[in-house]
Amino acid sequence: MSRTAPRGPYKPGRIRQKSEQRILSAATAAFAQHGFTGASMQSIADAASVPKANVHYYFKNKLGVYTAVLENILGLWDTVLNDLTINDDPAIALCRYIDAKIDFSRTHPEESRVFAKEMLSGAPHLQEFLEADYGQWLDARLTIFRAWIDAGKMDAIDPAHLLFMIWGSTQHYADFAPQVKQSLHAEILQQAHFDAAAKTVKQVILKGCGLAIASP
Amino acid sequence: MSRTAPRGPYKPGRIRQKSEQRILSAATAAFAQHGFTGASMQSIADAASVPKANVHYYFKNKLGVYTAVLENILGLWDTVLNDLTINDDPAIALCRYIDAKIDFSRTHPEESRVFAKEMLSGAPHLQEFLEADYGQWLDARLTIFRAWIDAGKMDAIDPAHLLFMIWGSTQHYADFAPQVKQSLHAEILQQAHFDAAAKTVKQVILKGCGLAIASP
DNA sequence: ACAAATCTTGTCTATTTGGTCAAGTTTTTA
DNA sequence: TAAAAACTTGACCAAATAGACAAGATTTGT
Repeated sequence: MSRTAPRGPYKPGRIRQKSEQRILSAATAAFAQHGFTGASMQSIADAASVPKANVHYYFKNKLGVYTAVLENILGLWDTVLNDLTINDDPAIALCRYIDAKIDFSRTHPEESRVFAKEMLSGAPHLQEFLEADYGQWLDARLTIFRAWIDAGKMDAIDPAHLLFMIWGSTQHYADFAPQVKQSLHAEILQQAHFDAAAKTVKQVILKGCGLAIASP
Repeated sequence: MSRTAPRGPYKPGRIRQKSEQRILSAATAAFAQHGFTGASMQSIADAASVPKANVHYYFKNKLGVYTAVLENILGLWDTVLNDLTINDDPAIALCRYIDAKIDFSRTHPEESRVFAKEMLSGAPHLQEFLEADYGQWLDARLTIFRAWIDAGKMDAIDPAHLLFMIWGSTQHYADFAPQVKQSLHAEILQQAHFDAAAKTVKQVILKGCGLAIASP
């Protein structure tokens, strides 16, 4: 019982996991701010406090780092609307989704920015994802929305465009942060700002869809 | 009357104006796709069909090109809401604004992307604009919105967040084009897609604000 | 027509950057 | 504890790139 350091048992890959995490975190910030070409391996290494050669030990090359960052982001893809059924209340579902999206902009702004920059560049590294996972996910959600409309549970609103509205409105708070800060006269965006944002988006979207505000 | 070429009289700067325009246009596309660092002077020159040294003849350096691109974009800033007064009908004003914004995404997607990337990078070259022109423009608009609300012309909705919703929703069609294309199963976005987008956004925003759809 | 201004372009250079490598150090396993 | 595996690191290199520059060509004003 002489060990005081509260670390788990040594295993191959334990150091790897931690180092990769550090590098990935630094890379996410770098890519978010400077883009793929603008973020240098040296700057990523410095931000992660490791020698540059170390980055190349854990990742094949710069594209490897970038791909890992992107995959990590896709892993954060929200699951709020995943188990949606026709029997769900659209008001509650939309509220939950908007809250989750706003919360993502607050807690993962840099991931949101990397994703946005990739989109702006034409999403060359997301084609596979868009055509496979995302395409399926979306089509299933659209089906539910249409069923809600057919059942008279909400106004007849094009579901795809409605989702774009929610995405655009919520991602705005991460992606256009400088503009938002200036508009709200805030040095940094506080929880209260995000709460107000979520409230407004829910208010407009729900009423705009012919739904009453849901409590939970 | 022997001149057949329909060109105006020669003046110093006539060539300059044309060349700068070509370069600026090529640079906009390059910056939109590859970002500031990723777009090389050589690629810009090639796209503009001029030798690279020629780009340096017309612009001081790369930052000079980029600044010119940004200023050109700010010059396209919409004027739809400029002459807004308390006596205007909010429904008509919002409709016009949404239409104009969607139309901008359709006709100037690359300019929208350059602007978005600059925002994502923290807007280092837009601070001045945000604090001066934009700040004033916005505050004046917000005042009108609040007056409308106080007059009972529309629901009590935070005007700043409402504008964010409109911006986010409309810019989405230029900035997240790959995702939109995939969602709509469209190779390229047609006029009809933008019409549907505008219709949905107007439908949701107006009703969400407690306004009836306006005809003009 | 002629001089001055404007414009064009090939070439050269200093710097940055992604990536390699081999020699060392630490951690794990047996 | 000793060999093996995993990890660290400084030094080095080839390629790409922003920018400078000078000489030449074209256009403009007189």
